[in-house]
Amino acid sequence: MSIRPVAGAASPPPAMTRLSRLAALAEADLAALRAAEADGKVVRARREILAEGQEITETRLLLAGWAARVRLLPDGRRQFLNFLLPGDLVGCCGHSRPLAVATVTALTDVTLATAPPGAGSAALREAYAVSRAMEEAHLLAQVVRLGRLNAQDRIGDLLLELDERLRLAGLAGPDGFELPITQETLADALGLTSVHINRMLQLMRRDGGVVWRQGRVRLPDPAGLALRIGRAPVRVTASAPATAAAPAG
Amino acid sequence: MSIRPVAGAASPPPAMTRLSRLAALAEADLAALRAAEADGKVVRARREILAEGQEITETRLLLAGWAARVRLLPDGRRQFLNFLLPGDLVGCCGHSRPLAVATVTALTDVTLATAPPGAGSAALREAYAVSRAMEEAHLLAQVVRLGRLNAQDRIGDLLLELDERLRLAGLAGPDGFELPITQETLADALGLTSVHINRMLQLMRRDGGVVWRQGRVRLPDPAGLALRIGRAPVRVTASAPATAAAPAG
DNA sequence: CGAACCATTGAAACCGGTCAATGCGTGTGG
DNA sequence: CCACACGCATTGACCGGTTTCAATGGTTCG
Repeated sequence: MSIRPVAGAASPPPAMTRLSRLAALAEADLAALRAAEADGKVVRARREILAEGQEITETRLLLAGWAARVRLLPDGRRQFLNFLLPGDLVGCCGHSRPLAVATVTALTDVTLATAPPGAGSAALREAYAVSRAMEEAHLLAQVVRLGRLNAQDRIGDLLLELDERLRLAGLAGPDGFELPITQETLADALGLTSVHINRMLQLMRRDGGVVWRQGRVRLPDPAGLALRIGRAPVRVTASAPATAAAPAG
Repeated sequence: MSIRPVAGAASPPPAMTRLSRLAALAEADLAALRAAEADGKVVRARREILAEGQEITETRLLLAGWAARVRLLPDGRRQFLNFLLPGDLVGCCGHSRPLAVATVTALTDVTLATAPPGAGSAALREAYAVSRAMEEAHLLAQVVRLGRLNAQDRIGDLLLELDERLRLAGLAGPDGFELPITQETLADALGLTSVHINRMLQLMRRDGGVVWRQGRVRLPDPAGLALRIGRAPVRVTASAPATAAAPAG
């Protein structure tokens, strides 16, 4: 007897999980999302999804895998601006003839689909708008990380953010989450070097603050970590709490 | 002999200058902006304009003065997230019941007015959307500054951004622009200490890269500086170039 | 079995932070 | 008119977090 189906279609896919938590979607919206889900296109790891300066023709929805916005400096240095996780939107703008303000690259193999147009559905538009606001809030958090936190706190803060975001998409739980990125990628996201990331991770592992093995991360005491750093969960609307706390944990 | 009128009503106010460069506004839009211009309310320097977590009830337009979004850490450290200049929007969101994701404080005495509602005018909505997109682009630039640039390049890059943005509002020209902030504020924006800002500014003044006297800044060679750092002007739409380059400079 | 990629380690150098003091201009009240 | 406080810029000495450079190991995969 399988309490949870092993592979089947039981729990909704991450993107649907996330978006339906951002706004009260109607059945038509869910149907549109299911259609998108069936229409995913794969981009291989390390490939470009969108190039800086390029005109954006459609909003896309990230169905699976990790991507990131990135800027390259003339001397080859690299800065990841933010991570894009399943359920996140790529190229969602409010104005006409938008240009990509940063390159988007696939960190892992990634599945993308055209996002169902918001034109027909106020709820879908609301979900997209909330998603955009959350992305902005995460950017602000990134600024604080880079500007005012030391290496260990940067790592902790980012892991907390990823935990929070992946939970919203149903991809993280009490047993942690998949973190399919290298230490060098983490370094380029946190404005550090991979050497230093490595050393600080060892310390954090020793202290028991972080468990990261075989591409999977678990934070034994998220609340304590958040308190120490001074991080509050992202909140962009007064309507629904929009958080996906562990059910009665 | 005054080539430019000294005090009068000749050149349009900064906010109108900026917004009318972001989209093709109709006469009705300009009238609405003029009305807003006449309805400004003053917030004194160091006062809070908006508190983090507070529900946003209306979008406001910054008519005069400098403000900034800021985050405070539990230990008292401070990080300015971005500067808000005349013509910028405060609390512009796309979703329902938005919450402020960061505190907004006045850096100088500031004049604010309720932004004319976009409901009636597609052009006004477009201008607001473009403004939002530019703000996001500036946030990305801030992430790169803090993550990958050293102190001198951070200062240079930020001054270039301010120059570009103030030009758009008609507040900067070949003779530079007003920079009504202290070195400590600059430090809290750039993730540095005021002591280090002071030392680096002295070096940059000696090298001739920056002239900053009595609250006024001039960059003798913006293009060269931009090239060295690897900064490109912000571009968010394929429609109008939206830049306010010096006329045939 | 070698190539490629990633994690790990060590030693030395450097950038920026910290602490503390001094200077300097301005406004203000005695 | 002067004394003083206040905010801000400036300076010096020292400390420490992070980078840099370079090398070693481990694992996977063709």
